[in-house]
Amino acid sequence: MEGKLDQHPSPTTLLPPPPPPPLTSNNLSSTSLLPPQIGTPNNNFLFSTPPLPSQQSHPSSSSSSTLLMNNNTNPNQEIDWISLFSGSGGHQAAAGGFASNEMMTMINNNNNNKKEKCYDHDDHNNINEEDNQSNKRRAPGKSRKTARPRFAFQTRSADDILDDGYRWRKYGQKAVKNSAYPRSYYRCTHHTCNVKKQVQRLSKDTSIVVTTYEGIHNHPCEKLMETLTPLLRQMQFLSSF
DNA sequence: CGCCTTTGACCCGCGC
DNA sequence: GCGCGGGTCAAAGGCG
Repeated sequence: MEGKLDQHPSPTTLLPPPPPPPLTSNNLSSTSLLPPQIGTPNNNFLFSTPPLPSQQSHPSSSSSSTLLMNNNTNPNQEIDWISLFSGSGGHQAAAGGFASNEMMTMINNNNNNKKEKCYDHDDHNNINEEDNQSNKRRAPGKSRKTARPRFAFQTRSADDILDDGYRWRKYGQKAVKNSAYPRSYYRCTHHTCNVKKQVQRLSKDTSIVVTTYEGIHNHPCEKLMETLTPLLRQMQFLSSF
């Protein structure tokens, strides 16, 4: 049985994740964040950070990740990494942040999801309210391909779960054809949030975990807020003098 | 007791 | 129409 998803999966040393601010108290103090290198050949996004010495000396713990973005994400648009990954208040945040010990690579993928089976309602302004029963049992002919943002991260890690600061509830697990490893389905536990993610380990390379985020969080990251709240209180206290 | 995972059943789209 | 594969539901049970 897997551990709770809002707990950090491993005690390994954390490397500050490239785009997003780390979300746990352990790595909030981390430094040396490198900016994304945008505009690489074949229109891919790339960002990376060097592995820590400790990771270099332990090949099994060193890791890398790849981010795949679907057609709904404009590869040329400027990315608001802060709101994207930290879920800053008042802004919508992308489903996935990070708190992993990974060296990561982000790639814009313009050719994935050939067999997209996720749909949203007709109301584009209400995209986060999809995935209810009517979605699954939609009348024939009413289905439509999703406009929800999807981000797939390939993570080289022994841990299946990236601690992204949000709380997730597992709602399903399926065996995947041509794969020795099952795919797990998670939903954000926030009551107004319908963000989902899928986690699957590659059978070709068992050290790689693919995490696919789907949707946009409409609430701040709980863990980040937990961490920041005392700091904000302290700042508020100090600024009162 | 609340929240979580597990897991079999069910639903749906798609290809043949 | 049928079978397959993927995604989701929901009951049951575990855990803190």
